[in-house]
Amino acid sequence: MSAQNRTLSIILALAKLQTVVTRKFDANLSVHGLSFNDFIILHYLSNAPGNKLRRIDLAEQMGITASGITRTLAPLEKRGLVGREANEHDARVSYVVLAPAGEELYNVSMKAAMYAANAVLPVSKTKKIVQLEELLLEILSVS
Amino acid sequence: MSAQNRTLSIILALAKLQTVVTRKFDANLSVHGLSFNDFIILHYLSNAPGNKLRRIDLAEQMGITASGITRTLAPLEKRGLVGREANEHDARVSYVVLAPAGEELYNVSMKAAMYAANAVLPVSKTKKIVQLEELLLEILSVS
DNA sequence: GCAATATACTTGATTAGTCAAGTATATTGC
DNA sequence: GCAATATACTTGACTAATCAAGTATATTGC
Repeated sequence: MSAQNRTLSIILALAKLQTVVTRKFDANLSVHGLSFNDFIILHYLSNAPGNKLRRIDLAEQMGITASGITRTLAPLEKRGLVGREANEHDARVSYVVLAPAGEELYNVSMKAAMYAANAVLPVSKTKKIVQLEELLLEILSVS
Repeated sequence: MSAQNRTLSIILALAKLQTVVTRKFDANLSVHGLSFNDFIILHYLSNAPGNKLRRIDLAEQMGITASGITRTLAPLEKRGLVGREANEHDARVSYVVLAPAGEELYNVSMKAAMYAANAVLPVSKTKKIVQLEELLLEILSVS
């Protein structure tokens, strides 16, 4: 197998894996009314300084567009899981802030998320997982 | 970092990488009027015995639903890139067959695809790529 | 200071996929 | 042989994202 074909195979495998991950997370998080992407949002907010991020930063972190983040956040705002906060220095910016209800839901749904994560990436492969992490970080740092 | 958090980080990195891959492929393949998923379809068909696959098999290989594959194939059929073929033993089955125009487009667009692939996974990381491939195959075999 | 350019976000239109239901047909178990 | 169940595919309705255009505001360069 040539390096080119291998690269392509890997990319196809990644695409397939992603569908598996998404489906698994969606299924396990649905009891909490969250999708995989919803969970990612809560996760990033929960790990951000002050539990808040600029919308554009959140969108970038997730690899989606500005309008994508607007759309995805709308129902979460409606449910009171996240809120908005203006930036005193830049009127263009609207922060997304994790609301108490959102933080609680994040914590509660962590169990379902970890169940899904372990279904896809069993902890029995801890060593290889460390390698995978390094590889991914390296790849992403290039992109 | 606990193993659980690492697993979650990896999964988030995978999700991000997938958006990078999709965007890169979409951008580079657009000159040929193909999306990343369109290219995947042509690729699998081109590598299948007789250049044909059952729709349900194609859908499974790509990790999408039966209706998803119906939708995705519709424009490709319209463009004459793929065709249909009945199965003489099973009236439920409708094969997807790669048409000559589809095969040609696949070959022509391979350059753009490989450009995108190498942008995301530079060949300079050949060694690590082999590891990545093994890891992915192993993960997918579990899922 | 001001026009040109860039940035952050939203909105209307569109694209691309899933879900649920439906149709047709094959398989299973009695 | 036949009803129950499973499989393959399509379709209508819906969800979820992107694109393009728009609004507001900040930055840049003269």
